[in-house]
Amino acid sequence: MGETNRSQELLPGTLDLLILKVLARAPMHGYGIAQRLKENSDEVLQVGESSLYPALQRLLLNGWVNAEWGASENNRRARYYTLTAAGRKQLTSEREDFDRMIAAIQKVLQTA
Amino acid sequence: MGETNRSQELLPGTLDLLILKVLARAPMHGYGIAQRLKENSDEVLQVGESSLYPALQRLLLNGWVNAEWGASENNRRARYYTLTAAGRKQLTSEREDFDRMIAAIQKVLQTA
DNA sequence: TATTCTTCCATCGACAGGCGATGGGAGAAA
DNA sequence: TTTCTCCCATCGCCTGTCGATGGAAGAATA
Repeated sequence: MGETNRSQELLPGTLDLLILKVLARAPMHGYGIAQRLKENSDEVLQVGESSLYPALQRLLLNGWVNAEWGASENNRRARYYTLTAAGRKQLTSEREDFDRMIAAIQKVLQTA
Repeated sequence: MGETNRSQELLPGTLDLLILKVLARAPMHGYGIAQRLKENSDEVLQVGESSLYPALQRLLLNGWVNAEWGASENNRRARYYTLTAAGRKQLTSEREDFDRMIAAIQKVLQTA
């Protein structure tokens, strides 16, 4: 009770990057993005909807993705998100920052 | 002017881990920890004091470090932090979680 | 001796991001 | 017609980081 399982929480600040990356492959709806992240990470990344949708709003607001309504493969009403040119740039940039940060952290963690 | 340099901000959620790791080598005072992190990361990790001290309070509160006043190498009043046994355990645990998360993220980022 | 510099401590208010809880619509399956 | 699954979204809370700010006290400089 009250025991939060921290080990399956996201690393804060990486969600946008992950979403952009998924959308770089193909346009997709929110629900699908969450599934994709779970699959592609061997079930480690569990993105809740209350994290996902605000993030998508952010991306929309920044012009990194477009959205349009359509029908899912299961014939449900779904909102498909597509990466914009600006989004592609952003992906590159965030990826570089991320790699830089991780390298720096690893360096510290490996300092004997 | 209002332009925040995001590329030198920390990855949120990793600061405790980094501090614990530094203290695992030797007890150290706050200012020294910040320097150490900067050095050991080739100047990438720039921990401000307003991030550092709250973090140290957290660690104290959780019993992961002890603190005692002393004199620094420069003969200044300094508070030395020491890793406790619980802190050592915590370091191991956080490290595992971190590695797991990073591996998962990398997996997503490398999915073609 | 007075001034300035550096080291070292710490807090406050603002802000962003992620989470649990919650609610709902609408097709499919039972 | 009931239940299930898919798919949308928001609200309030909490945690963590940051910029700004303030201060004490030894060292170096003028």
